[in-house]
Amino acid sequence: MRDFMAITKALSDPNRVRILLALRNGELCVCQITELFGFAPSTVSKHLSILHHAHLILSRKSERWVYYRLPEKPASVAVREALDWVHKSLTKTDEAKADGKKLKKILKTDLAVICRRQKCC
Amino acid sequence: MRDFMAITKALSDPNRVRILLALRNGELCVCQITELFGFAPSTVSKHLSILHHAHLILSRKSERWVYYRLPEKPASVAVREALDWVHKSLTKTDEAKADGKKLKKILKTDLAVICRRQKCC
DNA sequence: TTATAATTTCGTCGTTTGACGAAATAACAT
DNA sequence: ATGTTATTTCGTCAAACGACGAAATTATAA
Repeated sequence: MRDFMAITKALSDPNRVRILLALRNGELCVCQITELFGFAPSTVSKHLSILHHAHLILSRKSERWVYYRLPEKPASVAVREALDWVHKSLTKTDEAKADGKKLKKILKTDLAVICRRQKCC
Repeated sequence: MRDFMAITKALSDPNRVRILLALRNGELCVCQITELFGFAPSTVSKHLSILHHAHLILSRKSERWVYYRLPEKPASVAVREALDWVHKSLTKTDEAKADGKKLKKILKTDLAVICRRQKCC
């Protein structure tokens, strides 16, 4: 029950759901997600930590960046079914499409450039 | 997305999840659920309205009571999958079993008696 | 070693949530 | 019709949440 509620709480915020959708085409680093959402890095980091705590995403550190991804082998059946449910229900929505479109542009830009951009404005 | 978030918000409270589990063996009226939880009737009513708004439960009025039940024919695939996910994940948990046990006792008691009980204390 | 840079943690602030009791509503019983 | 009763709605309050910026952390680069 505890684990299950960690999942439902994680899914109860639309921005966290957007993160799960954004990750469906591969891992992203924190600054790429930050760029996608236009939130403060600390806000995005908090969302990621909640998703991570629910085992809905995994992370790895490489060079200067931390990458988050969907688990290729989910921690539990509940997690796997939650992720399937989210993606099946929302992949075709306008929100997911809009984010996907914006994400494509972000992925074309160099990581270092994106990160630097977030300091100034 | 809007409909989906209504579902995830509804599922993000453990007491609302408990209601969905309690309903898996058939419909219950508000005062039976109130009795099960020990909350104020107004609190239970609010939880039910949130679940209902997300189309996770249906209601019918009969005699003096309002009964809530799981939809035999869910309003959407997302709703059906959410309910399947909840029940599959939690039916065997201690919490669900404890509630189920308490519910059996409640179901043996006359409805009118249960309702009256909630006024005095 | 020191500086730089990406991410996380912490404290704050306004909003939302979940609890309650009181009052309103709606339906049945008299 | 009137009173009773089950449920809902409303207003309040404390706790949790989601946003932010500042400061701490961690790892790479010089």
